[in-house]
Amino acid sequence: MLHKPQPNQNHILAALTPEVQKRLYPHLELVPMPLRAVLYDCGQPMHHVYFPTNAIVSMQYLLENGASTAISVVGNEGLLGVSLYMGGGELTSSRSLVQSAGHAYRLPKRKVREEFDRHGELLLLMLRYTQALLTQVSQTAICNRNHQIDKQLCRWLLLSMDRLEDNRLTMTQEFIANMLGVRREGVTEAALNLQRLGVLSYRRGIIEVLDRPKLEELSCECYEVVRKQTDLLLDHKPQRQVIKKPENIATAML
Amino acid sequence: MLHKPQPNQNHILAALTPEVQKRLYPHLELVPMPLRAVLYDCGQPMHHVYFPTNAIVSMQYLLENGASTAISVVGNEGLLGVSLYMGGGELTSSRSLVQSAGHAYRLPKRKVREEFDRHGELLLLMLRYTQALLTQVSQTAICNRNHQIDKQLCRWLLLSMDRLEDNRLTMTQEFIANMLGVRREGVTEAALNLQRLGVLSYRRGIIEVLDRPKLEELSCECYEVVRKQTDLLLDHKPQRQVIKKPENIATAML
DNA sequence: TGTCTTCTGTTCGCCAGGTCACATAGACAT
DNA sequence: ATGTCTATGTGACCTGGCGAACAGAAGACA
Repeated sequence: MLHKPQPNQNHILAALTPEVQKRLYPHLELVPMPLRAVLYDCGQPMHHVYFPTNAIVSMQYLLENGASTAISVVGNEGLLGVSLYMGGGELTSSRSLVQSAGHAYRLPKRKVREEFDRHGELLLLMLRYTQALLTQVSQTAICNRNHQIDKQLCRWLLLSMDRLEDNRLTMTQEFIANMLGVRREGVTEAALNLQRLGVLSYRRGIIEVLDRPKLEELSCECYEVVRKQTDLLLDHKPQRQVIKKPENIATAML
Repeated sequence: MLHKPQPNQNHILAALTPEVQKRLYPHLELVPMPLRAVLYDCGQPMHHVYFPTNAIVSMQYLLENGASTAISVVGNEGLLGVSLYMGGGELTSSRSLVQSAGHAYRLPKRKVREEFDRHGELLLLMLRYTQALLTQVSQTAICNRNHQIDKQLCRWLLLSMDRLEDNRLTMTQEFIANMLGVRREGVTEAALNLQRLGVLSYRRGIIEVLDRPKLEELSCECYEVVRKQTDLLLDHKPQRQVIKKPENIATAML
């Protein structure tokens, strides 16, 4: 990171008109997001909405027996703290965990509510994003039921890649296993296959994607569904109806 | 059904002030919801938001191979057609299928947007419900990953029961299997166990719940989590902060 | 009454992914 | 070099749920 992160790296903030930016930016606070930091934990009060610039955050649900599964991945296309403006009070029932270090800008809940009451651009963007989030969570639900570990690993890697500048991810197999809610050995096996196919190189927590098209091919359909839907919803045009959908945002980001 | 269904049977409509009701009710259209009717299908345009009075609707996601899984259950506590006000355009990526016959009132999208722009009570209620829906879908995702068929069957029956007046459900095992995204035989086996334990009686598509406390006990935690969160969010009080949570809404409904 | 259809019960083999236990191999500090 | 982590690779074994195929039972209907 050579330069200080800018709010505009976050797509939602960037989509605001200069006028609204001028009003909001003075209230944004830049916060570092170190690996494995916990933004919100279950049952804890939330005080800010976070807009990641280059960090990636996972939302996890936990079970009584301690098992956990990630239900969504959030990067610079989105935000965290949905229930602060949806009216769900300030308690969250999920845990938000930094999965790839970076920064985020955050806005205190008071300001978020002011914007909500103003009923302006930011609210529309936030709601649109929430809709995309709902799609991602739904697709994760059906993916969990129907697809095998190796496909899901591909989905996960792709979702993460799309939210990074380079093609290098820093996460151990153990960590991925926790995110997917599967055994670590299962990830090991799937990752080995991907290495044999020349798609990845994996060494002690550092994954390098060598053949992205192949990775997409090996992934389950869920990745594509989520990406297309997200692109469609977050192609921040002035009004509700979006006609064309951009095909290659994901690859263009590399 | 002896009397004509009333809008107030739907909790969201009922929570509106008389003033707003007066404005909206003339535009509500009562529609019958026969078993297995499809309200929206994937990729189809949506024209109304539906407020069920006594019908139960399932939202399903489909896969390329034809498999499907229900990601949520909606009854008189909620509404269908979220993306009409969240700004996702008019296309839905899920299918909404009537799971228990009844009626619903529906509001044309034009009116929904008027209400949205008005930024009034209805919007707040709709957003609050959307938050509850997100919780339900998230919990379903983790449930799909971690819990066994028999527990999930209990969860499903309870979620459905809470949205009905009596303790009798009309659905075949085949149908339930489709909803849960599992084999029919798996449901047969789980249902047999429940019958042996005296929790259910099951005869050709008609399920009678005989011992509800036991059913709750045998269910996975997911039911409780969703119910509590839903009660909390939809306990339609004037403002955002809700302190106490009502414990027995579900059973009181019987 | 008998026939047809739909729903439920049962069985058997198979496999992905779970648990458990342990072996190796980078990374790093002393 | 040596020891100590931590991350990855491997194996043996078990189980829940899948696929397929079929038998019986309850309604529907002529």
